[in-house]
Amino acid sequence: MNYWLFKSEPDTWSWDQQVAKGAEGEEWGGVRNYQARNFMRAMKVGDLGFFYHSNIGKEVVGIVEVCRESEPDSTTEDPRWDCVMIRAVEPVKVPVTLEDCKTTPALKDMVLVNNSRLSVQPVTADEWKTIRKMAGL
DNA sequence: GCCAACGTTGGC
DNA sequence: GCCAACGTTGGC
Repeated sequence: MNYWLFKSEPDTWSWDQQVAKGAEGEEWGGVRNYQARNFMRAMKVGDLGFFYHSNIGKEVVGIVEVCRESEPDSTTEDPRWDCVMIRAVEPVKVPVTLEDCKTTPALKDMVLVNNSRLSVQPVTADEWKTIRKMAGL
């Protein structure tokens, strides 16, 4: 089991929209970054991730689950790009902000803190536990 | 809205 | 294969 973090601008694709998709889930398409793509290729069905709102909020707002492994991204003809499908699992009780992550010593090595531009990131088991707790879950 | 950081592109 | 130019992202 691996853990991940999915970043989205709520103006483009928000947690509420993700929740509205229900168990069916939604293709995490449109990613045009090799590192992010490679992480998605490494994902397995059942892997869990945080859903993070960039720009507006700058906080973790929910938990998602990978429900289909990587396949060609339907938003492009370019065969280089693949993506997974994710579904909403549960919302957080307390949003965990970027500021919170920066000021929590256990999270100082998080990719989110050090490379905020990467849109799909790995999260360690320890970071996962820490953030879950901070989120009131 | 600005700008720093980063990734990608393309000319050589 | 290097590197300058450019575009995009995202925090502030």
